[in-house]
Amino acid sequence: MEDVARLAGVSTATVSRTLRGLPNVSEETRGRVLQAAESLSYVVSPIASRLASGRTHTVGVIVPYASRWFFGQIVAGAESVLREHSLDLLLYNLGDIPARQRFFGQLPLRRRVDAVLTVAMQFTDAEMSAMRSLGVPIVAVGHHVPGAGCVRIDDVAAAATAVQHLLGLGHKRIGMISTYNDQSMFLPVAHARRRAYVETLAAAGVPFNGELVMSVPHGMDGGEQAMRRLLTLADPPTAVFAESDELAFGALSALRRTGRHVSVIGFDDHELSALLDLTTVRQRVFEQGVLAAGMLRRAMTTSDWSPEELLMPTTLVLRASTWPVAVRTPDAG
Amino acid sequence: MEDVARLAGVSTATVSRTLRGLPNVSEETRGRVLQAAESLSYVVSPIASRLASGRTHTVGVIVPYASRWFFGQIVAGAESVLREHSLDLLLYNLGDIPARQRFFGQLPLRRRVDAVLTVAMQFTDAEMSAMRSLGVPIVAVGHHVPGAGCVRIDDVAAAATAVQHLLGLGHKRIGMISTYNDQSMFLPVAHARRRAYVETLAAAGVPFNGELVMSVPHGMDGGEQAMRRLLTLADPPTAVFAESDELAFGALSALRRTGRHVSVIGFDDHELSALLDLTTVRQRVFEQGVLAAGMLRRAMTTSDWSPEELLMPTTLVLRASTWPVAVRTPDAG
DNA sequence: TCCTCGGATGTAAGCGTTTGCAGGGTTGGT
DNA sequence: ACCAACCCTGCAAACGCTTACATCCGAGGA
Repeated sequence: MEDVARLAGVSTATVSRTLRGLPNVSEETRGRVLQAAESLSYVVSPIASRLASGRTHTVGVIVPYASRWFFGQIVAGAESVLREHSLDLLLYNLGDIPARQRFFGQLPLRRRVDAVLTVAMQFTDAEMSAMRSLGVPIVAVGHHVPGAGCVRIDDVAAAATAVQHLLGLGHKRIGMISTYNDQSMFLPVAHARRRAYVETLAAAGVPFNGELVMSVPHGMDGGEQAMRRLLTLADPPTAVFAESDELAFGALSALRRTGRHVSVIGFDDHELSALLDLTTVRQRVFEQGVLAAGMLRRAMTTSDWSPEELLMPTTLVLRASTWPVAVRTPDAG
Repeated sequence: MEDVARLAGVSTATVSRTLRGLPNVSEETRGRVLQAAESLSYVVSPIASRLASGRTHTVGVIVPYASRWFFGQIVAGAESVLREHSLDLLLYNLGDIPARQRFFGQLPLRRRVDAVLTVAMQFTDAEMSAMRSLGVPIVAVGHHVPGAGCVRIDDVAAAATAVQHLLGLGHKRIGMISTYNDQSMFLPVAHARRRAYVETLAAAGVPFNGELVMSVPHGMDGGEQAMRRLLTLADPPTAVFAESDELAFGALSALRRTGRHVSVIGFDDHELSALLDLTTVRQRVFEQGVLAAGMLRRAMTTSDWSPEELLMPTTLVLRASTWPVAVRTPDAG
């Protein structure tokens, strides 16, 4: 920077001001500085700049399962807008309890980020106050977090739509593949969708039957395992609501391998769902990442930002994996 | 840091030495410092530390298509080991020419990273010298880059295996779905697999037929489109080699929708390939990311590191999407 | 003509670490 | 008892920027 200043015949202060586009630099000086910087192919050291200014130009992103499709989409969406504004994105994967404890114990985000994005994570009070102690704005995707901005869908309503679809086809024995279990108080989405399942059945006068609800780890394997177990029941379900398309894929796999026929509805509209003809509830995931990042930017640049809330629509997408209860085989095509 | 030093009754220098685990601090002092830091819940500012030490603790990762499965896996694999050593990962997506030009024009990695990981990218001489000017070690995944470390498979041999499999089933009219085209000199993998296709057919005495080779954009859509075009030929292929599983998924989709039957073999062993019963060539992608990150670490910590080369094995995975040429329908199951 | 006001620059004090160098004890060999 | 050789520790100078504050200068206004 000194070299540039010398070449342009100004002080480093003026160079700094020019390079950051501050207003009070004369056109003529600006030109000379830019040219000097260009000819020396100089770029500011982001690290020094961050130390001096106190702004990190980095946002922390906290996800529970980085490799799942949903989270990948969110992160990709957020990344696309952050990159555009040359903000760095620091990803933290808090999949298991130890990782979580380590994270909140050390709080490695301290002094490292200007804002935080959390994706489908529920926090305890202690964790929440740790987060707040960072002193930066927080935006949550997928669920409401007190004091934070929020981009989400109405999980309960959307899941209810899925169950209603099955009810509308005449199904009464409706199973659910869920990732929720009593130890995992950390999965608000799983909780909401499961609640919708229970309540929608109740509203339709269908008695709740615990053996039709499978709790499994997320992913295709989990879905396959859940469906296999459902099929071993004395009276298996005629339709199944899977908490996510990936679980549904596993369920379809189990059905294909066993040659059985059960209606399956998923949730998300994964990019491969069309190929597998999976009926599902579509939500625009990538876009939620984009919107959340936009909200983050607003939060970082607006001094008196107050949490915004965005509710995204969902759509029931009808495909060939669900059919009326009377029919025992899918009307393929 | 000053507070900690005061509380522990030592200088900031000693605090710094203690917190970084340097050897020349007495056990007793170390204990006091650690306790003081603990009680003040103090963590060092990575930014100040980086400025002072000159080490960024960050590795730059350059990919052409961040959202594709393959690249996602590589990044996830690398991330898992980098995070473990508390190294940051800065992701750059250089999908299109403008992004690429901007990147090499500004070289935003300058002064920002201690090492670089490039994934399946080919560089021009100018780009290569720009990369070298960063003065940090480089590791490439998926293809050889002069002067850089390398983790890859033998693309030509693996693709040849796929084509030989089809030949072995008696197929002569073998199509290929490729992402290679003459403008995209930047896709070494596409190039290698296409070359293997041409050479393997030639070695088997099967004449090359240009109309059987489709060049499409990557992804399911591209695969679907390619297969549809192949099916409109007067004499369509009886088998198709897709450059990746995602392209193959698209091809399967087209086949399903048109009710036609063509053997399809993919490449990668995507996690959904088993569900779709896709014959494919398996490579361990996540692991390649892990190994590459390990190599990066070695490069960063070893003063006289010289590029290593790792060749990973591939396996032909037989499933139900390929069958002998005589039979016109798959022997499902 | 004198004074005020505002925009363009320069000066220099941070920002919070790391690290070369020096000082001050100890230890052990002679 | 003396000195070299160590091990700990503290001092203070970077690291490469940003930014509050001071300075300078020309333009108006009275």
